[in-house]
Amino acid sequence: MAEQQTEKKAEKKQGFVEHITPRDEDFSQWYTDVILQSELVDYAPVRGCMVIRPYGYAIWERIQEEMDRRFKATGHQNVYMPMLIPESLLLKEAEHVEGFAPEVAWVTHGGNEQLQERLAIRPTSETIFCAMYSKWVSSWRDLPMKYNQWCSVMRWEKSTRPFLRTSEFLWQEGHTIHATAQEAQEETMQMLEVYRDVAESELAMPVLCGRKSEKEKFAGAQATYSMEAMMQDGKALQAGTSHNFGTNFSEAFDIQYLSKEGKLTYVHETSWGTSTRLIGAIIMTHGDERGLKLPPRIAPIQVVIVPVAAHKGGVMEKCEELFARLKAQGVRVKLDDRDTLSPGFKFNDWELKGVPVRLEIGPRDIESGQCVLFRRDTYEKESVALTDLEHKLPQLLEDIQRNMYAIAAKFRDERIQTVHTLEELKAATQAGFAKAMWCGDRACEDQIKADMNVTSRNMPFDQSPVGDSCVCCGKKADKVIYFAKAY
RNA sequence: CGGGGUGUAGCGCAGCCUGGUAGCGCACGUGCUUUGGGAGCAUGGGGCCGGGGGUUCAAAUCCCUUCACCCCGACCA
Repeated sequence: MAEQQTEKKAEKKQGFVEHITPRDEDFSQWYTDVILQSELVDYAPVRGCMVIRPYGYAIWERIQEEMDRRFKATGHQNVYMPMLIPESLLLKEAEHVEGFAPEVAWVTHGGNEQLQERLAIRPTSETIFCAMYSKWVSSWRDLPMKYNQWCSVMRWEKSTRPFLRTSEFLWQEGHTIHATAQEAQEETMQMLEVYRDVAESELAMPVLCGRKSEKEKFAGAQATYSMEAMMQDGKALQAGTSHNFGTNFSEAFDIQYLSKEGKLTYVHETSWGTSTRLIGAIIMTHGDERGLKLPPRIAPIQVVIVPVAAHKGGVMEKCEELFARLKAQGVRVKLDDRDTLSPGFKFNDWELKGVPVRLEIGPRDIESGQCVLFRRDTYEKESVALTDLEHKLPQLLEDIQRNMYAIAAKFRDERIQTVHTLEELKAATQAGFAKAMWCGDRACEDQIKADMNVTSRNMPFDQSPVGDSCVCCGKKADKVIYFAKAY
């Protein structure tokens, strides 16, 4: 049996150059193989940058649709800010500058002339939003202002991985200002909840939401909240963040309004962001030996129709008919009518690209009024009467979506261990997350980072204690916190 | 920023040690036969050997230099 498999593998390699490194052998190489071969991205002729190819971009567009719909539903509007930020503006909030300075790219020349003042290519747009808000706000009647922008930002990273960390990346950044601290806090929580909802119900990716430690919070924030997902190698990926700035920025940028009582008052500000990193998260949450595995709700193609013996009478006609029927029903469907490829090749190709359902149909099926449905998540095949398709397919897609979430949740839950000592913490974070008590002292986080390259992820909202002493120093502790190796 | 590796056809590589003017597989074009898990045969097109400099009668090959990218570690969506 083992011998047969080896032979088969060798055959495959010979017959078809491309192959994927086994996921459990080398996760990192597997990831690179999958994203390149499934044509999501390619390396660009610019250091640290990636080209997002049509199939990858289509996934991003699906994420955008789901996010944007929810932003609008919660009363936000989209805007666009310039990509260049004057140096003087960037320098206004001290902590913020300190955090971002090492990775800012600068424009120093316009044509042949040196600029009077350097311009930063935005690493994030807090400062420019603040500059505009200070212009636009004068009365309590102007508040809140809840804006979002879809754009790219640039951070001069030293080492990069497509989707996970690139010099330029696409994201969305929401920036809002409010009259009261309470409103700002509600906004911060609401947007984290939007992110959680997209991650869990659309991406089928379970996340842990909570508050970041002082050490890990955003540069310039009063409080940062995040959602953290577990990848299949047990490492954590920060999949989205939501920040409450309090009045840190409004004081630095002088964003004030006249209150009902006629008093000059600083606004309370929030910001929140998610990026194309989410695509990396989908790949590393669901992918398997055959490549990508996309949840139906986010898949650009939900069903691919593969004709068998396409040259034979009636086959293509039937395929086109089914294509039209499914499309009319609102299914994202593709008909693979490429004429030089065998069905077997197409099967592998679409599995690599993670399409949730494959519909096979050939002369034999047509004769019996059936087709074969193959589901990407379980590899199961099922014969379905053509008259039942409209009824069966939506159910099947829903079922796949649910199953993918359940599998990811089970995987994650089995790899979260409650720990009480540093030894246990170290062992737990070899394969997953550690849930521990923490005294709140920065020194403990630093020590854990130094000793085992593990960082605190966040403090969950459910703070039911799992002990009473700090996992590191042993002193009295009242904070529940997750630790993990992180991307 | 440290350590390692790679640049030769669209992709994956061989050739380099021992210099003699470039080859294999896949992909691509055409024709015929095929089509229920990566099709077969025939035929055809495609390469300033990453850039610059040097040694030599002669450089993909030897020497110097430069650039780019990838992987692993320290900093970050």
